[in-house]
Amino acid sequence: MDNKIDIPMAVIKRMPKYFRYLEDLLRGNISIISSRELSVKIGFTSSQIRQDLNSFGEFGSRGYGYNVQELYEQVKGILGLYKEHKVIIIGAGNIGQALANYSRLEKLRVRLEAIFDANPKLIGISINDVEIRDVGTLDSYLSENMIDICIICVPCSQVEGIKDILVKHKVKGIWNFSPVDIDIPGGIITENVHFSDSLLTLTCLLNEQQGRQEQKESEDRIA
Amino acid sequence: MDNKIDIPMAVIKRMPKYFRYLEDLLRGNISIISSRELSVKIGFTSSQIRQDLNSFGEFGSRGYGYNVQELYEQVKGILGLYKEHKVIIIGAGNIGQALANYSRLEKLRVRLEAIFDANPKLIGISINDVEIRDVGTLDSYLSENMIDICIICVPCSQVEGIKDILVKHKVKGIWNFSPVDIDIPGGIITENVHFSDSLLTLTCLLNEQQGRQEQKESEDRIA
DNA sequence: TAGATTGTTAATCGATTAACAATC
DNA sequence: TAGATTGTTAATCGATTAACAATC
Repeated sequence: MDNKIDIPMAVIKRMPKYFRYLEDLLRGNISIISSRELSVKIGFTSSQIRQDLNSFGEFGSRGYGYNVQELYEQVKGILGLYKEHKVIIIGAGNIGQALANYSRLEKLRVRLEAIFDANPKLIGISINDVEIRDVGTLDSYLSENMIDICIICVPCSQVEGIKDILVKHKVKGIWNFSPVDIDIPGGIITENVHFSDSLLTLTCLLNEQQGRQEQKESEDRIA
Repeated sequence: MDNKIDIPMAVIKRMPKYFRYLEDLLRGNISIISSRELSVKIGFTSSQIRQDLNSFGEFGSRGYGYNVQELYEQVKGILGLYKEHKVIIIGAGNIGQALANYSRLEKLRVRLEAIFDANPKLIGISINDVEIRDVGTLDSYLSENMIDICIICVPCSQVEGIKDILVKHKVKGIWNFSPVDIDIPGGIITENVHFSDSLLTLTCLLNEQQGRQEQKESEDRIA
């Protein structure tokens, strides 16, 4: 009831970073931290840290700071990490396989329930003790199993068909690694991870920087 | 000289998405598009589209719209894609291997020059025709080879040492897949890709949604 | 109590959207 | 010319930062 409604997306996107840095602090046996000290480590302003945390509750004590253990647990709860998340991977290519082997996910209580692929050479093989199934059986699988998050690692051409199945079964979330955007209005929450977008952001910045340098050089030549 | 200086990061982050959608339009043989039509497809407002594009130049014609081919080439240039980028992958684990095999990178003229790892079992093996070298030779390799972007896929504990080598050799960009943030002040441009941050954003949103639903249900029960 | 630091409001900054003159 | 759509300025919106009263 006292829950603040509709946390801004900008705040939500920062929460995982708080979580990582709080983990670090715990590992370093730091038990108390002020917003100013955390600011130095995490790179957000102390004002922003206090604002961010306050959109979820009052986790600190005036004149004292934040108890790291307590704050860590609060953030863990905010991220929904006290629940186990059942996930399946659809598409057992490079990325799908890498994610299936990604041990960090287990630590976050993300449980890989099944892997699907269309390639007969892959079907039947196990990755990280999870067998690869025929993607043709995805529909019936989802009728019988409650899955929280579907991880999509199939090529663009396959996305549309998969999407329809997921919508039909009202999967809760989609973690999308395919290069097309998935956006299901008013429905399933989707997080798109576009490798190439990230790389192109980098090349764009490099290009900008080089442009500035060349411009500066030409100005220097004139002067 | 007529270059607008300091494009906002928000705009730069959107450029790869323009690039993707322009590729689509080209594939669909669409030759002209208005900001309003593009708005429907890409999901930005037409106003934002015109603003974004205008921070780089005047690419459209009033009363007409944008020539898709022309705009595509402009955006390609903005993203620095007319240059070839020489990259190396450091860390040949799950993610490193997946990236080495990721064919989309080749299409963007990203050329994989070398792969490094510390694991003796991997050294000497080739992935996608590129041999894995001993990470101990990275320093001398960088003395002899001009590399644009280093892709970091090593575990947290290895990052610090790698970073020092990269700074020493003034690599231009870092594409970081390790779970620690890399931020080199005033120096190498870095793009951090944190899988688990992305996943936790998703679980956070799921958690928020569930919270809202439960609250609604409890309100309904009272009413 | 004095000092410190939060929680929170107010001020600023930047990004998005709206509006419209310029012009194809 | 009339209609359409850009380029660009002005208005709005939201996010960040600054400031300070509350309080540990």
